[in-house]
Amino acid sequence: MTDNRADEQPGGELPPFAELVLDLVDRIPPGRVMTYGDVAEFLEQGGPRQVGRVMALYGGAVSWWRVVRADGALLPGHEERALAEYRVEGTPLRGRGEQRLDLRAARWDGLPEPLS
DNA sequence: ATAATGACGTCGG
DNA sequence: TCCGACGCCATTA
Repeated sequence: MTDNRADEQPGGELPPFAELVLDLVDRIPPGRVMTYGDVAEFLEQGGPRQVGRVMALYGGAVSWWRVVRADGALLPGHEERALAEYRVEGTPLRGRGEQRLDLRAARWDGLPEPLS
């Protein structure tokens, strides 16, 4: 068959970079977050914007709220939804009403944490 | 092949 | 603290 597929279905074949990003995002522990730049840096590939593109296209299949901006701002248009997730997971928040993420505490380096 | 896009990051004011 | 401009690079048209 020729590659006449105009629509790519989630769960099917994704672009290589997208697969790497989604796989990493899927292993971010609850209560922790990674910035777009962190993801790209950890993968040693692409950059923050490329990660952003992947999340925009396929982010719905993973815990998208665990990937955040470097300034700790919540995802515009999904603040309420993300905030609800953060409260459930106990993600460190900051700001007068906890409307912003506390990256100092919530940032995950991509390495497994030491078992207590 | 080139041009445009994008859930970003950094820096200067 | 907030705002604007520029750079970044995989993917898409």
